[in-house]
Amino acid sequence: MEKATEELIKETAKDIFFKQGNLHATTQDIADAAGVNRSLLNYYFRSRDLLFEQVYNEAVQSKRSQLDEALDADLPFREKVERFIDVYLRDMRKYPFKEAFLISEINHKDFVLKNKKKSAKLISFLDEIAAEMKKGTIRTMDPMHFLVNLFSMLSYPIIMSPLYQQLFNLSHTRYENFIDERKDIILQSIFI
Amino acid sequence: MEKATEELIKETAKDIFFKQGNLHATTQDIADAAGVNRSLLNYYFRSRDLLFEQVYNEAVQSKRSQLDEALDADLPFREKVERFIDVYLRDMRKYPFKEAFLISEINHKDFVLKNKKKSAKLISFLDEIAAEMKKGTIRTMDPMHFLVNLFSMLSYPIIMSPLYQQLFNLSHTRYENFIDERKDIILQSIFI
DNA sequence: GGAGCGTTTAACAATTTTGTTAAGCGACAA
DNA sequence: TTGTCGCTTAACAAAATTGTTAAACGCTCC
Repeated sequence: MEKATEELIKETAKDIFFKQGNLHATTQDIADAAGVNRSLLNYYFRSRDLLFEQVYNEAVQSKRSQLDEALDADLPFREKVERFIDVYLRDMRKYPFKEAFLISEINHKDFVLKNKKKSAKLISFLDEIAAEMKKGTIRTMDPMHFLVNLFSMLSYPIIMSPLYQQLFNLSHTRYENFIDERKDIILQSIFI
Repeated sequence: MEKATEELIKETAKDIFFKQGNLHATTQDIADAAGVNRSLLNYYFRSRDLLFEQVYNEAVQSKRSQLDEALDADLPFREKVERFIDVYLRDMRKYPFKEAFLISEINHKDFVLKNKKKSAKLISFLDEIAAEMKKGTIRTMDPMHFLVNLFSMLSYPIIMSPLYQQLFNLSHTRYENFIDERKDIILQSIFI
C-alpha cells in the first residue's frame, strides 16, 4: 500500500473530472492518464464507485473549507471579500469544473444530499453583509442574494468558458485575460 | 415513421438531461421514461450518438435564438434587458441543466466546436451597452463583462440550485421563491 | 541470495450498455 | 378482410466497462 500511488490515482481522477471536465471518464481513462494499470484502481479503491465517492467527498470538503477559510479571516469587509475572491478564483482556475462535477453527481441517480445546517461562519458572514448594507457601501438586498451574486460572477464564466469563448469568439489566451479582469469587475459591481 | 413519437423520445431525452440533470442517462433510461421500447430509439435515431447529437444541436440552437430574440426587440435599453431576463429565466426554469449538458458534451472526448463568428445582433447589443454606459445608467466596463455578469447572475443560481439549497438550508419551495426574486435583484445590481 | 513490497501482466468473468433482427400484435384504412 | 403502419416483444450479438485472480517482475532491504 503505497500512499503516494493512491494519491496519484485520486489526483489524476480529479484532473480528468475537475480540470478537463470529462464527466464521463471510465476507469480505463483514469488509469491511462495516471500511467498505471487499471487493476491498481481496484486494488486501492475496490471499485469505481468508491473512488468516485472519495473524489466527491473531497471536492465537497475542499469547497467547504475554502469558504470557511475565506470567511474566517479577521479583516474589514472589503478586504474579506477581496480575499474571498482570490481564494475562490484560484481554485476555479485550477479546477474549473469541480462544481460541475458535483452537480452531475448529485443529479445522477439516487443520490441523496446530507441535510446539513448552515455553518456558523456562514451565518455570521451573512450578518456582516447586512451590517455593511446599513453602512451603505453595498446595495441593500437579502444577504443571500448578495452572496449568490458573488458566487455567480466568480464561477459561471469559468465553468462555461467553452461556451463564452465561442460566443465572443475569443482565443484561449484572450479568454484567460478576460478571467483575470474578473476580480476588479466583480468588486466594481458589488460595491457602490 | 410517426413524427410525434420521434418527438416524444427526443423531448423525453431533453427532460432527463435538461430538467433532471442526469447527464449519465442510458438509452434504456430514456426509453423507460418515454414509455417506449428501447428498439424504437434505434429505429428513429439509428444510434445513441445520433440522438445525443440532435439533442445537443437543438439545445445550442435554442440558446442562440433565445439570445437573438431577446436582443432583437426594438425597445429602450432597460426594457430590453428586462425582456432578456424574462426570456432567459423562463427557459432556465424549464430546463435548468441545459447549459450543464452542453458543457459536459463539449468536454467529453474529442468534441470540436464549430468556430462561429460573433453574431451581428450580439455585436450591436454590445454597442448598445457601451452607449448606455456613456449615458451613465450602468457602470462603465468592457461590455462583455456586463453581459457575462448578467448571464452569470441569471444562470448560475439555477444550475447550482442543489448546492445552494443545501448551503443555505432552504426547502425546495423556498428556493423557488428565491429564484423568483432574482429578476429584481439582478436589475438592481446592474443599473446604477 | 532470498524475502517482501508495489506494481504489472494477462487472462477471464460478470455486468452493462448498445445495436440488430425477425416475428407478431392491434388499430385503422382501403 | 386484407394490408399496412407503428410499435412491441424477445432473443441475440457485439462492444464496452468493470471486477477478480494468479503469476511474475523489478526493487530494495535484510
